[in-house]
Amino acid sequence: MEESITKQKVIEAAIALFNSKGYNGTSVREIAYKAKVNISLISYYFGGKQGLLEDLIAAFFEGYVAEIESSYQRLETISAKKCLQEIILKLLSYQQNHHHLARFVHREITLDTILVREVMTTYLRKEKYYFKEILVRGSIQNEFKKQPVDYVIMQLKGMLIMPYLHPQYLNEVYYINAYEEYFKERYTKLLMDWIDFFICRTHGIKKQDGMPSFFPVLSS
Amino acid sequence: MEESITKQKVIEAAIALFNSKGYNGTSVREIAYKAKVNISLISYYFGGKQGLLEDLIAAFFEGYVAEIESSYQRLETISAKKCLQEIILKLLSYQQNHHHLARFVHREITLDTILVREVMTTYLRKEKYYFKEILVRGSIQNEFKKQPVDYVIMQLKGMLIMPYLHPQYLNEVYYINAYEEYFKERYTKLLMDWIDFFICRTHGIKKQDGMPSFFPVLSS
Amino acid sequence: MEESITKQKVIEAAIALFNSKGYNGTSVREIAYKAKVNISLISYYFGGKQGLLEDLIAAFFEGYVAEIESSYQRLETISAKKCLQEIILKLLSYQQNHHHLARFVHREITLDTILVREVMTTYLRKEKYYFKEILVRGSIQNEFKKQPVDYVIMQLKGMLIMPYLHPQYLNEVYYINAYEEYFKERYTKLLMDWIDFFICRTHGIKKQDGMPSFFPVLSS
Amino acid sequence: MEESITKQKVIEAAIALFNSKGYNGTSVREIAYKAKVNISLISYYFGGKQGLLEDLIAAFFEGYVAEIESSYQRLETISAKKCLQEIILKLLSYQQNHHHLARFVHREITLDTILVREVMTTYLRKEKYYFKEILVRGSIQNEFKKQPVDYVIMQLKGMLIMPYLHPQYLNEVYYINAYEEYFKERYTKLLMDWIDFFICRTHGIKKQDGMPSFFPVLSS
DNA sequence: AATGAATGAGGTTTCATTCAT
DNA sequence: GATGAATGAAACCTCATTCAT
Repeated sequence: MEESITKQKVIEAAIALFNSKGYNGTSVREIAYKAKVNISLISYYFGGKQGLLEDLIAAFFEGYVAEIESSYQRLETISAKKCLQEIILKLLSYQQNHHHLARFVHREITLDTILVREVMTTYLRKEKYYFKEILVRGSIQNEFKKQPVDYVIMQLKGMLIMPYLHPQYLNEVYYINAYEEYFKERYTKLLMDWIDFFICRTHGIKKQDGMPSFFPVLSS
Repeated sequence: MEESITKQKVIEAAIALFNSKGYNGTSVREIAYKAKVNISLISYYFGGKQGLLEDLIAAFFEGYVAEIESSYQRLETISAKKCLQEIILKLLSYQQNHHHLARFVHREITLDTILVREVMTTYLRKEKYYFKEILVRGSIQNEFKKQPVDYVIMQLKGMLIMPYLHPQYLNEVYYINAYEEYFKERYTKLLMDWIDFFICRTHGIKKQDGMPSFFPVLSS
Repeated sequence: MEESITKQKVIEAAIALFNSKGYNGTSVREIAYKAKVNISLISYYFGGKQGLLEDLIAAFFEGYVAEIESSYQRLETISAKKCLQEIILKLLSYQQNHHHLARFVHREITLDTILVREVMTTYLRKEKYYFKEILVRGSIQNEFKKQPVDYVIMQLKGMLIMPYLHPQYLNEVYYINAYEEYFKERYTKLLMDWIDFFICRTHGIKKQDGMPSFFPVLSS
Repeated sequence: MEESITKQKVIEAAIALFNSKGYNGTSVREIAYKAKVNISLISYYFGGKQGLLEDLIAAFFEGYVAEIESSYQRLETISAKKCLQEIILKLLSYQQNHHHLARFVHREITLDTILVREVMTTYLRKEKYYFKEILVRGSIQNEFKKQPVDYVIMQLKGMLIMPYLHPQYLNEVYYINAYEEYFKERYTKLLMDWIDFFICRTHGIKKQDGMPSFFPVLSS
């Protein structure tokens, strides 16, 4: 995807504009203008606006799933909990590093499109599969509580997406910048605690460990 | 908003189309065609496509906030927990009853628009205010754990929005129909348990109550 | 086809331009400019440039076949020769009256297109059928010589089309204006003689009738 | 014209595409793609698309007129009829051998273009001149009937062009393949008979020669 | 209140050509 | 001689809106 400089300029401009105005709200003219590039090149390089969209979405999910897989492969050698923690960390970082792309992709995934359906079956079913395998493994090994796996994954997914789909909401209403390192740390902790409390069997111990590990004081 | 039949037909067609194709992906021609109404009337009644959008979003949030307020007013007479539970129930029902509108609005709220900013300051800040008051009240009255209120609300918001913004994801990947009564019941329970576990101080008791109230068995 | 004035203006402009520059050599902008009409109307009325093309071609052949059929229906009451003569007269007049349209249609029919194939099967097969019926009838009734019908029709078709497809050639090389009444008369005679000499059995008589009826003198 | 291989490949691809889609319906991109050649080369070799067109048309008519001239030069030594027969044979063969080019050229000649006008005055006037000389010579020598020469040539031209301009019509409606050797033979015979019947004074004899030379039986 | 013809701006894409390599 | 990235013009079409009726 990082072939020519011009192509890269188009991609960056497109991500920025799609991020803030949406795919349908952005014209190729704007993209070309922002990228300081001839309009024709968008069709020339990507086979049209739709092709550009598909490239971006595919690129996002390729990287996204790759993060999961890189940890999943170690499931044999590490504990299920450790594996899950690692994946969550990686996915938060991945989205943090591609937050413009992430917001736009998560939003676009919300439409009823052929493309969206393909993404569902190509990437998101795969993601669910990996999560499920890890949870079941943890369950068998008595690491995790026995719970309806699908609902747990669904909840986790919601938490993973939320800050990168609604950054403006966070910013405008909670004065939280979802792209700051500080936020990521704190949010990561939230999810780690979620694992301890909701997923693991041994969370009770941790809790009696004096203080709950997160949100110890009333803030803001 | 329920003035003439024609106007109502336009509104319904617009919601359906905005829901599946997004605001920018829908043309007034399509709306008029679906509503079996003359195109000009959209400009005539709503002052253009943008006006129609604003009407719909405003209507959604008026109703949304009204649900919150109707329970919030009873905060003096009922416990904070009860109040919170009520609001969650009402908001889930409200979105269930207006799920087409809900999905579209939640998606649109994701863009960087003047309109979105106005919605943030007009409705969502208000929503946050009510939630905060309830949580603080519960905290003072020792019903609730001491926690960073904003993060709690943020998490709650994510859970409230999720199924109504991503119904197709749920359907395609988890084979869950977010609009079925059965789902709502189960999801409500999840949130009720979330209150017990995460918000309330007394959740421990409940847990020792033999069985955890939700997710008792490993399902597919 | 003669609905609104505006539509009619577009049709006339299109015929004139398609006639001289060909379909692909004409832009909708030119048509709109020539018709003094907003460009959008071409899509609005005809569903695009292709739709306009189809309308024109269909209109031409509807009228064309109608001329044939109006005479063919009288085949029971008149002789085959008379019927054939009538049809030729009508078709020459029809093309004369729509010569701009005719040239363009005959040229376009020359391309390898789905549309062209449809025209072949819809109209031209029908035309051939009528001609064949007439020729066979004349043959049975001993009016016409026994000849391979298809080749005869093919030859007739060539003669019918020629002057309306190549008017500029006639004009530039032979200084003949194919659209003048004088030309039509003379050309009609040529075809009438062709019937007498090639089609009918009794042509011999006519020829010995002193002078050959056509081409009596050496002209330039 | 047969300089480099690349150039030749372009020419062949162009002829094939112009033949089926017309000049204006074909893009240089398609030509280059079909010829498996870099797009730029079309401008490089032919000075643009228009230059390619002119090359092709000129090449066709150079060869076309050359065929006529090669026989015309023998007019002193052979009879007018023989000369005419020879030319017709050669022209049918020439078009048969270049039928893709022929169809496209005959079609393009139908437009109102500067190029077309030049072709008219450069080649087609010359063609007419030769035909006329032959016919007049035959007339003076009492071989041919006295007839309006121009109309005779016009008719002959129509017959020469017809099968190579409308092959698809012949194919689709008459199930005749204009490019088969069988068709050419039969069509040649038709034209030879046309010479006997229409042009020559002695045709009567031939006819009483027992059988009419062509189309002796009623076929399908 | 409702219609539908008409508009002008702007959408995406394709075109033939050029230019540096 | 050959390449392919890049260009600007122009292609067709769709858009939301207006206006006379």
